[in-house]
Amino acid sequence: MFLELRHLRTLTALRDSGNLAAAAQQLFQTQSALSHQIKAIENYYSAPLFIRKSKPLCFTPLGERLLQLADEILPLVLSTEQALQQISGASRGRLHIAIECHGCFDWLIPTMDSYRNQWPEVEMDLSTGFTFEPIPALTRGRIDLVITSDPQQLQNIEYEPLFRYQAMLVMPNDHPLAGKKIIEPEDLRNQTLITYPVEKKRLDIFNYFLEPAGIEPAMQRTSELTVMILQLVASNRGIAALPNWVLTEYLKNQYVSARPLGTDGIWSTLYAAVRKNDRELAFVDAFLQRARETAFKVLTGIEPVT
Amino acid sequence: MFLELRHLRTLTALRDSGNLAAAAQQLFQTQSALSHQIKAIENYYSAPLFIRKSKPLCFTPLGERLLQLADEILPLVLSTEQALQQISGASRGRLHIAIECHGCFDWLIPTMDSYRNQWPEVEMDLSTGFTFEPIPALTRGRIDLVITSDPQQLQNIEYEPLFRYQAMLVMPNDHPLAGKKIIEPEDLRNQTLITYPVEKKRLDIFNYFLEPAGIEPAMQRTSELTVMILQLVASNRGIAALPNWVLTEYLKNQYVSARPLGTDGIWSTLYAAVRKNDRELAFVDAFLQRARETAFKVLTGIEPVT
DNA sequence: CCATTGCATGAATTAATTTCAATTAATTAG
DNA sequence: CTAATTAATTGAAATTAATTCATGCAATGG
Repeated sequence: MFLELRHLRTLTALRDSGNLAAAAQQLFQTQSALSHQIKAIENYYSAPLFIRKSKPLCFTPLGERLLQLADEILPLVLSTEQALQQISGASRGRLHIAIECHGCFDWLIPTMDSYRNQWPEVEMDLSTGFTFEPIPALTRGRIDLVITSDPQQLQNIEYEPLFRYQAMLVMPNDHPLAGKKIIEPEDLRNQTLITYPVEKKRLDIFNYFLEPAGIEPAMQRTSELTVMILQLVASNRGIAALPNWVLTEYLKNQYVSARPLGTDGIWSTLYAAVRKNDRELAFVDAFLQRARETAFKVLTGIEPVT
Repeated sequence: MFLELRHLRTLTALRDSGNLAAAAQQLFQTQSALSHQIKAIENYYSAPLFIRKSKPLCFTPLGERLLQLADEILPLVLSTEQALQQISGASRGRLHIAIECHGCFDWLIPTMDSYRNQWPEVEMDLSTGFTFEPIPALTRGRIDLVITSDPQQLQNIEYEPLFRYQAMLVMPNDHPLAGKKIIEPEDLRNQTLITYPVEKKRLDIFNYFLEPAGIEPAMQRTSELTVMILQLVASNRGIAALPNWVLTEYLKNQYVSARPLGTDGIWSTLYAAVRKNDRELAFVDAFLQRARETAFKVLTGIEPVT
């Protein structure tokens, strides 16, 4: 009676992602945390769970047996939790959502659709946080959940990570930069950059790419809608930096091309901000799970393993 | 993905024991801890798990569903854990046990027998701690586990609770005190008290019953073996205070009679002392589980629900 | 040989759990 | 009807456990 579900979830994440660091990312924890956790299990059984220097990852019989248990148990837990949410008083609730990011519709609308299906009694609403400050509205109770990518430490507000995404440079298929191995800030010096109409400091490409190199694009124009930006790019009016999740469809159709920025790419995490008290409510928690799943699907086109 | 096995274990304990306080005792926690834990679940689902003012305890549909999950899952976990201990490196180990209490053989020998069955590779030994100080021996590594009823805070030593027991006053069936509702210290003033041959301050009946009332029994004699004490009692040579678990057999056969001491009875907890590092080893942990189970069986004659 | 990848480790921090000490609510006894 | 008693709740403090941070180490590939 030492095992907890947490341990089993860690192991399945490890199997799914092939190495500790990736598993940690999937669980929104550090690699160190998982290492400690696994060490604790191994210490308990005085035996290793997986072979360290093997590629691909290979579990010991001990690890395999635990994974087998996980596979037997976790689906049961998951389906029970979902069933419970139906019969529990939690089925009622309010979820007024505000988004700070223009591209979010791509995964948010599907999320809300599938969520509404399971939680018909939860009153949902969506507003773009462009005309008001969403976080104060969250504190005051006008809004219940804010989708944002910059968490700011604040009393009574909790930031739940949803997923990591990469800012991609989008360009016409025949653009000269499309062939380049690594895109450097200098490459944008003579380009027209199309962005959402927000202040520069809220655009990752300026914050983490152009500003540090002290470079400005030749021209900048803005557009509110992702489709419009993509049309402009496709018709050679400029290039843009967009989160990878909005691009999957367009890339699949070879509508435009996309490249990471710099050597490692520019990554950030998207968060859902909620009031601390709401965080541990089933109907809020369920929304977060949905969002993660849906985003995962959009990003990979694969059904997530849960 | 909020649930943990801990929650399910709490719920089954609650069902098994009928109220929070008893469940807490079964899990060696305070009733407050369980209350908080249950509140957390209820808060998550925004619905109660059980009806408060009902006797016998009655679960809500939510609670029932979780219990159902627990019944599906916990046996799987338990059997996996046991299977794992076989294949894990933990199967080897040393468990040199020392006891401080004379009556312990009654549950310890069966415990060791059943344990040896599952852990044939663990080298066991048992010594009575009457000729040496067991706790220093534990620290020094001569001994690996000490059974004791007085935990003393000590660096590197951890006390794991095994079970609670009650000191019972044992007397011949026709003894005048056998009919009394509540036994008071005064009742022992003219009696011969038969004890194990240890210093007074290590005998609960003196510590918690006679000393506080400033009373001494008329005579005291000692015997090393529980069977001998019981024979002496049965043949009218005196009365004795013995832990309830040694008595079940004798009481069933109407060999002697037993009564609690005072209004609430004198209760204590028996602990297993281990070195902190050893506590989280599977083969040590398994021994503790065995001991609890076996003691439970001895005390109730019932197979424990796990 | 040096950079990179993948995991481990100890100390410091943060978060979660548990206990303590009252407190409320319901029930039983007087 | 009121005092005691039983069962559970609660908030704050204390304890324990989990996580991160910052770094280290070993193996691998250019």
